[in-house]
Amino acid sequence: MRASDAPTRDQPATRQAPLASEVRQENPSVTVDVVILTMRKRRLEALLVKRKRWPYEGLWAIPGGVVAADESLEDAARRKLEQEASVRDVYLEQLYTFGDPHRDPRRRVITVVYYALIRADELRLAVADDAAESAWFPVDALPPLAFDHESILTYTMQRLRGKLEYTTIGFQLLAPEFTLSDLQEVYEAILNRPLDKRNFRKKVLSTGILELTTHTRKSGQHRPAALYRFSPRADRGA
Amino acid sequence: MRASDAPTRDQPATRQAPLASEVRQENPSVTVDVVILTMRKRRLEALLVKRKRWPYEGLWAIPGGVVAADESLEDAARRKLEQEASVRDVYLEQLYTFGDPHRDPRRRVITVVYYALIRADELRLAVADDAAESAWFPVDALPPLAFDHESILTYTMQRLRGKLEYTTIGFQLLAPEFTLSDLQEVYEAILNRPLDKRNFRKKVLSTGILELTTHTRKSGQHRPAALYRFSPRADRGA
DNA sequence: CAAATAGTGTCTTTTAGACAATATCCC
DNA sequence: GGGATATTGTCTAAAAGACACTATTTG
Repeated sequence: MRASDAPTRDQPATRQAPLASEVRQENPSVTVDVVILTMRKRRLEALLVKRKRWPYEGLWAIPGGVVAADESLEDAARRKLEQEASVRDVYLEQLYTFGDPHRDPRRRVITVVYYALIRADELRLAVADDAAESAWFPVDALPPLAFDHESILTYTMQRLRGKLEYTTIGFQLLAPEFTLSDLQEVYEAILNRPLDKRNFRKKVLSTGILELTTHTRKSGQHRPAALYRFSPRADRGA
Repeated sequence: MRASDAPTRDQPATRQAPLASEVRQENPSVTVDVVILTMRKRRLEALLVKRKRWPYEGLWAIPGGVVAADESLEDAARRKLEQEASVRDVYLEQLYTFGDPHRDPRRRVITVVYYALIRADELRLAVADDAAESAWFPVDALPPLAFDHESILTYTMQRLRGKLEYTTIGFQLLAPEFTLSDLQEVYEAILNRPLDKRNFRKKVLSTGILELTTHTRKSGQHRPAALYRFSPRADRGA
């Protein structure tokens, strides 16, 4: 590379001195996909949409769409969240960007994947009127998925498990008030293994991020459970 | 959303029934930037290139370039690594994708950022013949940077510190044989704090991922240090 | 009082962290 | 022997993990 006319990062040599073999290529499409997760029936479930045309017609896919011209990646993801799950103000985090040249047989598509955690109380019936088109699936019993979406789900679960240990991300799946059993269910669903009740409660309470409310919750013929609130004071975030 | 003609993830409504306000937008440019890191003079340093034109002329930038049409994101990053630092087979990991619509004043540029760790022994003099154009800077004494590259460097260091704790990523900055003091220097440079020598050695050796070689390294008027090798047997990777 | 979930404590093992003296080499 | 870095162990505190019984409510 000569110093005098070195291509700089955003002006590749092909723009300056195009060769026959270096024809101007069209830019790739850029999409965001959003893995939308929530707790349903004590399990972690993901919202998927059914594809209605080629490619992968009839298979299920992670909701996604093209990033608009003047929209940030996160804004695009939030727009999708509103469209697909009618939720706002939920936990949203960028996961990874998948860009294999042939991941979509139609054209080059680079997708920036986010994942969102929907609190139990945020979950409206929004998906209901569209039942044939989108549905919730337990993450450990997924249907056949389109594109590279199975790897995306796998990677999401890895990230989630990792973050569970050193962040307060788990609370993002619960209503503002919850029992310690609720919280334990979230951890068990994500980690996919049972936890000891005593050790779990000891550990969670020792962190000081839980606040005991005066409320309890009765359900069935047994002792009511105390409700706690997440207290984000000393929280180092998710 | 009606079931009959719902837009699917890669065929947005704008393609099917364009409205006046939804003119066909050109796709954004997609680049990869690669934060190239190595240990030099007992410090962690990053390779930066000097910009020669607007915008941010004269400021330093993370090496990067447009992703080619039939090239994966990681391939693009490796190509950049070869171009800028003349290295191959180094540790490379995707960091994050930055896509603010106005992060580049010229046009919409979405950049997928990778970071690479160059082992001390891989570091050739490749940068030398191009001294005015690119240079190594200690990560804690960076020059003014172009675009959003300062946040990118900050985020890189966060990721690196996080991964240091639960992976073997630190070894990627060392030659195949190294002393325990070499390794401790890497940890101290990334964590930016001194570590207790006895506790550090105890902990590292207890993991069983180090193999004592028969070699030693003499340097100066003191006792030679034993050389170790990274033994990737029970390694859960970086 | 039977059924069902809520709630609680101890002991052991492992890990983290503070802390200082001796060993070996070169000059 | 002086200078310089290599190498080693103990003690304490904190955290993790195994493990079982009592409490409270409803039907």
